[in-house]
Amino acid sequence: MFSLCDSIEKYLVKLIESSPNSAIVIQRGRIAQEFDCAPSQINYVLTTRFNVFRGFIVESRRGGSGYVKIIRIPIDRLEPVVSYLEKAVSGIKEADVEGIVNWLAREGFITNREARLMKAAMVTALNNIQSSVNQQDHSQTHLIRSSILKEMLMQVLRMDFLE
Amino acid sequence: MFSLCDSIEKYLVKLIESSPNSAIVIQRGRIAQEFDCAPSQINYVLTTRFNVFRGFIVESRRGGSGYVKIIRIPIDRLEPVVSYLEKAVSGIKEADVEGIVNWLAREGFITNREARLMKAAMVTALNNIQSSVNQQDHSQTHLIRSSILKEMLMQVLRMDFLE
DNA sequence: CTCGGTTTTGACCTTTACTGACATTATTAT
DNA sequence: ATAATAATGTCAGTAAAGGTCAAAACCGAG
Repeated sequence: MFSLCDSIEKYLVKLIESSPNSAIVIQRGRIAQEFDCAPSQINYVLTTRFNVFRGFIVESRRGGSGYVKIIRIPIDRLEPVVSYLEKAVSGIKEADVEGIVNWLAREGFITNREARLMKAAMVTALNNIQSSVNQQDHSQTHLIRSSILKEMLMQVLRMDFLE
Repeated sequence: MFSLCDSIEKYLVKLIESSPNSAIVIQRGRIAQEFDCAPSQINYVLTTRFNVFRGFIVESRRGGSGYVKIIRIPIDRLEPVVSYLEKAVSGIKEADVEGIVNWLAREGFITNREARLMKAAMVTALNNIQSSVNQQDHSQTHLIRSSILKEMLMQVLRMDFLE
């Protein structure tokens, strides 16, 4: 049958489809009320159904007059990046970073400036930390590097249509 | 969707933009009246939206014929910012990063795309790490964050010469 | 029936916005 | 001088969002 989850997903998809710019702004609380469920249920729907892998981006703000914004990304041209993200990103070594970033630049996903910025964050900056703080623990640096790479790639995904 | 805060910010920004010297003088009370809110609300807007990290300076005077002056800081070189970072290494908070980066974008030192990339590395990515690894030790995250910021800024500086 | 995955909920947390009482400072009239 | 008046500043408290996480409930395949 149809789960609550599915209904909420359908409802939101319909809203997005009938929106001119493929983006909607909702209030978590109000949707939860409409479907008579826990507010956190909405978060569940968002993380399982409206994530990047399914072609959506979610932005939000807390506090008074907070909101949740759902944006649909046209994913066609970005397939390679997405499929790369889907694979485990946790095993990225320093040497890999250069390769990936250069590839992005070659393919025209990012500019040369952007490529240099990305390398500054993932290579130079992390090397500084490495040598000044903990010579030993390379594994943590790997983790941080992967996280940065992943988030930057996601950002590249978004940028293609965000202006 | 739009908070009072946002409206006041927009209003003031518009005023500043249409001012020849990028500075305006207002009266707290009058603005509060116009927006029908508590005067202290204006102070809230000033501290959250018009602080140094966002590229503004606020001066004021109390008493009879008191005023509030908002000045947009012109930056023509990045060196001061970088050298500030050298000193304040571990004191850079997440919100500060966002402020600085937005400021740089506004001033045209970096593009909006570049700003988003930088924030992805310094905010989103590091937050992921923080929550998944060591909830306690924020100090190390601060260190990494400022190292990344510094290296990225230096990169921006260099790029002014290259290409 | 049982096991593994998916949904759903609820308790608790963090962030943001906003207000009001009270404090401080400057000007002006007496 | 002094008191009245007219500004802004501060801070703590409240309200109004959304976020997180673990545990319970559900559900389908074997």
